[in-house]
Amino acid sequence: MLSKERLIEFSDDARKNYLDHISIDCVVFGFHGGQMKVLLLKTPDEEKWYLPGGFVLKQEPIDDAATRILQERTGLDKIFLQQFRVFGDPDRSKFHNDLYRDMLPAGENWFSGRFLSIGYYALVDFFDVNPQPDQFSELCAWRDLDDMPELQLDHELIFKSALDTLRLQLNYQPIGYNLMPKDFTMPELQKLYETILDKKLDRRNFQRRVLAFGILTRADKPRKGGAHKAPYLYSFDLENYTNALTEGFKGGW
Amino acid sequence: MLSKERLIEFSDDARKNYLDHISIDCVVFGFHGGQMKVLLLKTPDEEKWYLPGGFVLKQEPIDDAATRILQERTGLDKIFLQQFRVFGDPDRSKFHNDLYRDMLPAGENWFSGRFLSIGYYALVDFFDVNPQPDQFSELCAWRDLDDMPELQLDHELIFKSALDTLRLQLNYQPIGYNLMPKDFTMPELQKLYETILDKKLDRRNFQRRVLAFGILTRADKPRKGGAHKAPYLYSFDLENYTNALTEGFKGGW
DNA sequence: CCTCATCGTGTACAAAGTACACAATTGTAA
DNA sequence: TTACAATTGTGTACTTTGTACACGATGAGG
Repeated sequence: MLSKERLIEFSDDARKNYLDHISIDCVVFGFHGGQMKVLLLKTPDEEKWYLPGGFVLKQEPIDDAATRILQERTGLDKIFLQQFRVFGDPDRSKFHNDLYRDMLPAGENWFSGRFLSIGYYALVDFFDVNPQPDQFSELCAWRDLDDMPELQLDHELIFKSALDTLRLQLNYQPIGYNLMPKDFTMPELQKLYETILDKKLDRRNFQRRVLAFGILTRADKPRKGGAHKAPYLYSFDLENYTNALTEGFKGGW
Repeated sequence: MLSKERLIEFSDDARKNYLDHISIDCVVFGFHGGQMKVLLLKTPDEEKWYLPGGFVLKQEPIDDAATRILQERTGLDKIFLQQFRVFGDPDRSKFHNDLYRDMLPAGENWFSGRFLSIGYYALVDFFDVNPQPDQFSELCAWRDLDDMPELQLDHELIFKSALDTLRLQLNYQPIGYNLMPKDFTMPELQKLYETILDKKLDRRNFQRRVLAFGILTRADKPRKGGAHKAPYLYSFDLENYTNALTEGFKGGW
């Protein structure tokens, strides 16, 4: 939480640089070794956590803003990041609003009034990330999906909405490019899908179905060293992968 | 186009009542008898057309705002209306911006500066609609999909994006409730799907597939009067329909 | 070299998707 | 009245996709 002096400073700054009453909230899903986490922030004063977010610079495309915000929190670049919905009920408001309501008169407090929030979700490997708190928080950390704390405001809704969208997306878009090491085995990729869907999949059928997408290439040599039969290594065929990203998988009608 | 006096009046009004720098644009698809149209507006001064849009009242949920805007243009209520994306590149701006740029200094002109637009799309029966121009336009009319005029700004992009979303949506959501008369025949419903997809579908397979959704109930009596065999009449089973709307159709993984 | 867990491939069955045949119905024209 | 054209309802054969499971192959450890 900011001191009154820092708040005044921030408000003046924000008024100059940022679009008013617009915020971006990111649901950053982190994966590694069959685990799935979400990146959350916390202030020292409050018990509730909140999603990483930020504001849009006056001359900045909103996708760039989301990328920048993510970069500031995770250090990561070039990751899967997608807008999925706007949250804008009048009774919601950027939580800083409530937090700083009493410190400054509304005219001087940039956080006062109604905020719309544009929801983005991202998929990252949480081993690549060293979470960085922002200027409002003391803590930025990965939280397990089945150990979620209570969230501020409508961040619960935003989070659930992101998860639903992700699971739907899985049906007609490839994922995994920046979530897997360059080379990986089929069981490892399957684990990723199972984690997202929270559901067991058949080993053999998964393999055939994924291969049918045509976005993987198999290496000649299997990975040695495991306690059992060495599985083949695969890597993403980037051309087909990005093609599938824009085209989508399955027809329907 | 507004006169300078009306512009001043509007700007003062807007500043009091609307959220700043946020607009809503609606892609209203109109259907009837195998035709598909889009609702567009035009000013007398400009050759280019634009999508019906509007602004969000300070205490209004954004979905309500979209509903209200649609109601003002079409007179319709309770129709399928869905948010699909935010458009917010800095080089876009509500076209009124350009239109009125020179009439007032930026400080007094509410339209000055960058606008974000929230895209909604709607499906209606254009026979139910008597298009109403807004205060900026002289004309509000249905335009055929294969006779589209050039559109202002990024409205071309918004329109295309809406059409893509609609076609995708068709794979896992029921449609048609407010596009068909209360009772309708299977060929009529098929025509709707073919129009949206711009693609012929097999008569018999369409029937079986749609029936398998379980959202239709067949009436006892067929529709008489046609020049050929009388087809059965169907109507939507509203409970199953709304259920399918929230649940979605097909699994995937 | 035997055991065990795991991996790759194959196969049998079910469900869904596709293509087409045929009979039934209705208004119209001979 | 009757033959005809257009269209609808149902059925069926075929293909593709999805699901469940069996088998042999591989590699590490005892």
